Amino acid sequence: MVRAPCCDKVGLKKGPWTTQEDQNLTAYVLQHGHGNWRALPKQAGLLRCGKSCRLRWINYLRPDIKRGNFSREEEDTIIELHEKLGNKWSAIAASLPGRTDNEIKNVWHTHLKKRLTKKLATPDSKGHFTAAASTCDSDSFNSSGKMSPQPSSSEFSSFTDSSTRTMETHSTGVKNEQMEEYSTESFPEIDESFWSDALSSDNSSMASDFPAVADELQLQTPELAYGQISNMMDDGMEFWYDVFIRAGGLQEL
DNA sequence: AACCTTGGCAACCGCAATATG
DNA sequence: GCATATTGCGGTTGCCAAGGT
Repeated sequence: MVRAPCCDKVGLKKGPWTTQEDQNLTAYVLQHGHGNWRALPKQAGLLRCGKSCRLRWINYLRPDIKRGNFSREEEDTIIELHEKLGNKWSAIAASLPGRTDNEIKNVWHTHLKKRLTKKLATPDSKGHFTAAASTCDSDSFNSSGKMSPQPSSSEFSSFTDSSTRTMETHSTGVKNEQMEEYSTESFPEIDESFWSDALSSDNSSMASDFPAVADELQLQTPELAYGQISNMMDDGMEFWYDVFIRAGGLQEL
């Protein structure tokens, strides 16, 4: 079966998503759902192919996305499942709520396989090499065919926090210095039910805040207000949203 | 300071699976 | 049952920031 890739259409945009596009897509999906990804871009006023929209939503804009560093437990789960399942990233992601297959794949390639490679290079007290390392034998080579370099021991405990970079691309007005004044321990973690409650229930006080937020921001719909706020939903930004809601509105912006 | 290399991540591409008419 | 459309998945690429020389 042969058909042209959906993104071959002339005039369709590719590359990084802008804040405005994110808002449009978020607002549209929240309001109408995503019955048909193919038709969605046109209806949402986006110059993107449906595939691109779907990917953006699933990997970045979904409210239940859990951002930020992977915990040691999550890493161990990935390693364990990868041993059992191989490169079945979606299956692995199913066991890690809030994590996407793409994210897990990236973490595997950038961190975990190195960790296993190091394990392979480190014999146990009896001089044996660990079995876990066998799972990454073929993966020890990167796409250009070169052996991946051995990481330093500290490399595994500090994953890069992508929030800083992403945050700077969004005009939330929140300064990094301000971010550093808070730690996530100071605020309760926002779990999945928080978002599902906030976005799905008419009775939810969270959801009922969005019209007021939209009004304050002079946005047309509560969904656009959500879109605006969702830009703050990068890793480490969840608590800002919480602050925002607890403060009772937009005074903090 | 300028240039080069590396690492991390978002996004794209192509194929397979599934749904629909 | 077949053709086509759509969705899902995994591999790969390209950009950018950070670190090294």
